[in-house]
Amino acid sequence: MKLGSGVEWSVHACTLLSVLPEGWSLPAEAIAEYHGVPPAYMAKHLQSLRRAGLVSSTRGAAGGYRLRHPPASISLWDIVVAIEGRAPAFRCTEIRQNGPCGARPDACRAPCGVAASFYRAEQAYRDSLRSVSLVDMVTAAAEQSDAEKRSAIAQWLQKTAVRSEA
Amino acid sequence: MKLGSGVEWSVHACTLLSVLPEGWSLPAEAIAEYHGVPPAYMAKHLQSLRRAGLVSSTRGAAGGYRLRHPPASISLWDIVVAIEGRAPAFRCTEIRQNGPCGARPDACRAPCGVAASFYRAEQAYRDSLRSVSLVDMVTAAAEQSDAEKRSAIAQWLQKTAVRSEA
DNA sequence: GCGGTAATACTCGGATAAGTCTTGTCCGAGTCCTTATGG
DNA sequence: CCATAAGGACTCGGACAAGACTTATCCGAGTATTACCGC
Repeated sequence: MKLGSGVEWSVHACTLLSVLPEGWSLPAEAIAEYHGVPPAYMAKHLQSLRRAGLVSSTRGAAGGYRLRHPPASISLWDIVVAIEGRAPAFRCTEIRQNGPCGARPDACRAPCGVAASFYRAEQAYRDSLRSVSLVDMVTAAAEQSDAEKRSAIAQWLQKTAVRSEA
Repeated sequence: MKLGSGVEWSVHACTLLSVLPEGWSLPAEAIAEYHGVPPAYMAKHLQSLRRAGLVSSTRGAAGGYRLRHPPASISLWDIVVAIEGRAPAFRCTEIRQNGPCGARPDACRAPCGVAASFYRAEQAYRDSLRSVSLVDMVTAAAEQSDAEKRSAIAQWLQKTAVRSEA
């Protein structure tokens, strides 16, 4: 039961992109520098986000990344799926069919009780993450920061962000 | 987001031990053979269960494993903790303190919005698994099997189980 | 025949390798901006 | 002075290693059984 660090980085990155004005982008290196993480590895995860359709990118000078949809329509679960994939954490290997008392395959249409219980738990996990959007992340971050820090962020953005076409 | 195969094996193993009569034990090799899994690796996970206090073991001839508590008092979450540990799947590295606009450490007493959301989701996951006990696993398996298979299991147990002192 | 003892067989237990996935890095492909040049 | 085109600089994009963790295995520690020997 472990989540890769890319999930944490990606959520923070998307939160930062959420406060970016329309028509502006942020290069991968700038995003990495803002969070103090390795630029190349951050870029790798941004590509995963792009393949999943969460962010959009522009190449060349004055290129960068920006959100592809409104922050309110992107949930934390969307980001987890983009980075980690849709495969469930619990993988049933159907060991009930093994061994001397193994069940016949045709008797295993329905998932076994063990798998069903874990799938239910993961469903609760998914539902919880699906109910949280990037807007919630932005408001939570705003509530935990003072005016000084907010203006520092605004200044850094104005200095770093670049204009990019959609 | 991935769970080791040891969790699945351990839950099935504990379910099998749940139907074992009082005063009897099952050797690790027998448990592995019943589920068709590598014996040495199954034994490794059984040791984790023993260290967690879920099962009790007897060495030497006629030795083996047995549950240490009633099946109704052992939840799936107990088994997950025994195998995978208590560490949360989402590990916050406090990247909000990094970079040019990093927050000061004394302003980070409370977890950030990202971590808090993931912790809530994992709480839902835990609660779901905590509400399922080994008794539920036994009844679910019983409902999905016919009389023929149940008697086959009973026969195999009588042939394989051994008497062990507590 | 019976009790004691030593050998034995069987089991757990922790220490030890191989495989796979996450983590981390690099260089090439592509695009826009700049600048020089000619009309 | 303006249009154009070539060059350059900057960014994304996917291919390429290093490290960590899961998976898998083996042999030593420990205990009940069992056979043997003496009484």
